[in-house]
Amino acid sequence: MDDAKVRNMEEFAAVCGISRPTLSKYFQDPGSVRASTRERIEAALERHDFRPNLYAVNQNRRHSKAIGIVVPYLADPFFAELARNIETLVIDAGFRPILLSAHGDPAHEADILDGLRDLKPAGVLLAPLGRASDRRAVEAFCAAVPTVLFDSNLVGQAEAFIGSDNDQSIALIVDHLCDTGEPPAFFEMASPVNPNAFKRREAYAAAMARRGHAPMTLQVEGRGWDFEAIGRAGALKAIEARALPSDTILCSNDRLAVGFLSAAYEKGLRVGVGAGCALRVAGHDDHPYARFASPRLTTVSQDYAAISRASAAALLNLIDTGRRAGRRETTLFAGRLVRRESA
Amino acid sequence: MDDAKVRNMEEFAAVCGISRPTLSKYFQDPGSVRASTRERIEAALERHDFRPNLYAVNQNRRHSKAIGIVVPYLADPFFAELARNIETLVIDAGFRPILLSAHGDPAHEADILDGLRDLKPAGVLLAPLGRASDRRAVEAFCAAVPTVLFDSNLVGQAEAFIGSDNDQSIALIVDHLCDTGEPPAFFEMASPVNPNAFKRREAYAAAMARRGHAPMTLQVEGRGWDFEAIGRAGALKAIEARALPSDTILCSNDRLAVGFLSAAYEKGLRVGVGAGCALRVAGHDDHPYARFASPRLTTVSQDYAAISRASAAALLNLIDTGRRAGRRETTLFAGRLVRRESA
DNA sequence: ACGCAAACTTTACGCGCGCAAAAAATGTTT
DNA sequence: AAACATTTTTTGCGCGCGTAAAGTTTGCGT
Repeated sequence: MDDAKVRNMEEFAAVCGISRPTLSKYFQDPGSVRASTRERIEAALERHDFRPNLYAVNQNRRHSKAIGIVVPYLADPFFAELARNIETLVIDAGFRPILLSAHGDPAHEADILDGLRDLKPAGVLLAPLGRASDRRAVEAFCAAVPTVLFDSNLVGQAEAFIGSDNDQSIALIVDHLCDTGEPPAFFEMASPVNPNAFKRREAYAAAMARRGHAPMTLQVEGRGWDFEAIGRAGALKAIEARALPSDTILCSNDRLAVGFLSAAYEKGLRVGVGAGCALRVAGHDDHPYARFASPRLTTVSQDYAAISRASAAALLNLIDTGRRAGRRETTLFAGRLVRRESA
Repeated sequence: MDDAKVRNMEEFAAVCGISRPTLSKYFQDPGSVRASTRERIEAALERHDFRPNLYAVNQNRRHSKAIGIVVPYLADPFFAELARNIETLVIDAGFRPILLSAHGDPAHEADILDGLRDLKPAGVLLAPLGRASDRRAVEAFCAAVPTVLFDSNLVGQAEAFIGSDNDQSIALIVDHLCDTGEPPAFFEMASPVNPNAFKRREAYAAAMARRGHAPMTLQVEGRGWDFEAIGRAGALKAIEARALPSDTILCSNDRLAVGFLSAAYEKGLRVGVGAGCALRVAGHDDHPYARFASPRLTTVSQDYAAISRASAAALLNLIDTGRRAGRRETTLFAGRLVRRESA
C-alpha cells in the first residue's frame, strides 16, 4: 500500500481514475455518488489512505463540522460526566466535538469563546459560569454562533436552554426530609459560583414555606470550585460552634455534602436515619461520587442522560434548520429522589 | 467601532494603511514589526476587530499552533486534574490546547489520534490507555506527530515518557504500613485497565519480599473505569466471606480505596489506626477526593504539578528543537507519603 | 548631510479545495 | 431504440493567507 505519495485530491484523482469534483462530493457525503464509483474510490483509499486537508476544506465553508462543548469546570465530575455524554452524541451525529473548560475563570471563558469563533463551529453547547460570566462576551458570541445553553441559564442569551427544574427537585427532597424527620436546614456557600445555587436557595425557602416552616440557612465562607474543602471547613466550624440549626442538613449540592460528611465523620457524628445517628445529610445532583460516600448520600438526581440528549438535540435541530427555530425555548428536567443511607 | 465590515487581511490592510505582508508578519509575531507600525495596527484592530482566518493561515503551514492532550478517561478526576494543569501550561506557552478523552475505549482512542493528525498539531501529550491501546495506531501516530507520553508508558513509543515511580511510591506506603502495624494485603482489579496497575502489583510483591513477607493479594472482578463501584462490590464480597487476608489493605489506587471504604462503612467495620478500628486502608495517587473520604484516606501522592510541568516542557522542547532531541527519555517522579486517618 | 541596515511596499505566485456551468457519459424508462 | 434523468467530467475561478523577490522608505549613527 501507499506506493506513490498522494499529496492532494488532484493526485488522488489521478491514481483513482476519478475526477476531482466527484471526489470532493464523495468526501462531503459518500452517499451522494453512485455505488460503483464509491467502491472504486474506497478501493483506492485502502491503497493510499488519502485524507482531504482539513484546513483547505474549511477555508470556504461557512462553518466546520465541529461542535464546541464548553463547561465551567471540567475537573468537577458532574461536568466531566455531562461532557462525556454529550461528546458521544455529537460524534454519533457526525460532528467533531471540541471540549473546553473555563477552569472557573470568567476571563478564560471569554478567551475560549473568542478562540472558538475562529474555528467556525457548526454550533456550541455552552454551560456558562453564570453570574461570573462576561455577559458581553457571551452575548457577542451567541450572536455569531448557534448556541444552546445547558445547566446554567443566562436569561435571553442563546437560542435555547436545557437544565434541571430546581424548584421541583428541591421541593422533592425538602418534602422527603420533612416527611421522615425534622425539617432541613440549608447548607450552602455564602457566595456561590454556581448560578443554580441561587435558584436552589429560593426553592428551599419556598418549599419550607409551603410546609409552614421558616427557612434555616447555614452559609459558609469560601470561594472557587473546591466545594468539598469549603463544605468540610464550614461544617467543621459549625459543628465545633454547635451552630447547626437542625439535625437535618440539606446541602446545595453533593460536593458540599461530601465535605460535610467528611467533617461529621471526623467529629464523630454518625450520619443516617437509624438509631444512634446524630444527623441526617442530603445533597443535590446525584454526583458520581455521592453513592460512594460514607454513608451513601441521599440526594436528588439530575438526569444526566436526558439533559445531554436534549441539549444535543436542540443544537442539532438548530443547525440543520438554519437556526432561529422560532423563539427561545427553555426545557427543564425533573429530579428524581435517590434514597440512600445518609437521610 | 466596526464601521465597514473587514472580511479579510486585504481589506484590513486598506483601512489600516499598512501592506498585507507586513500585517501577515504582525499576526505571526507582533514583535517582529517596528513599534510604531505595531501601534498603528493595534489601533485599527480596536476599531475593526479583524482576525486572520484560522483555516487559511494553517493551510500552508507544516503544523498549527495546536497541542493535543489525550487522556484515557477524562471523567476520572485524576486525569481531569492533570489535564487542567497541562492545559494552562500549554496556553502560557502560546499554544492552543485540544483536550480529548478516549473514554476508556481503544477504538475511540485510535479514532482520536486519527482525527488529531488532520489538525496538524505542533505536538501531542498522550496518556494512552496502555495495554488496551491499539499499538499500531499509536505507533503510526507517533511517527507522524511529535509526541510525549505521560502517566502510562508504551515501551519504545514516542519521544519521551513522564510518569510516577511506582516502585518507589509503593515501597514507601508498604514500608509505612509495615512499620505501623500488620503488613498490607494488596487490593486490586483482576484485569486492570490501567497499565500502572501491573507495575504496582510487582512493586508490592517486591516491597513485601524486601520486608521478608509473602505477598497477600485480593483481586476483584469487574471491567471498565467504574473503579469505586468495582472496589465496593469486591470489598463487600470479601468482607461477607471473611476473606480479607489481613486487617491492613493497600489498594492499587485511591478510587478502589474509596469503594473499599464505602463497603467497610456499610458493614460497620471502623477504618483507621486508633483503638476500636478493625481495618487500615491505604490508597495510591492522592486522588482529589481522597482527602474527603471517611475516614480521610492515607495514600501516596503523585506529583500532579511536576508531571504536568515536565510533560509540557518535554514536548515544547521537542517542538522547538525540531524533535528528536537525541534518544528517548524517561522521567519518573517520586511519590510522597500522605498520612491521614485511614491507615 | 551622508551612508547603511532595517523595515516596509509592491507584485506575484502558490496552497488545497469548494463550487459553478457546460459538456459528455451512463443508466433507466417506455 | 429513442427519450429522459442522473451522474460524471472538464474547465476554470475563487477563498484568505504565506511567502519570495525586488524596489522603496524609514530610522539611526557618524
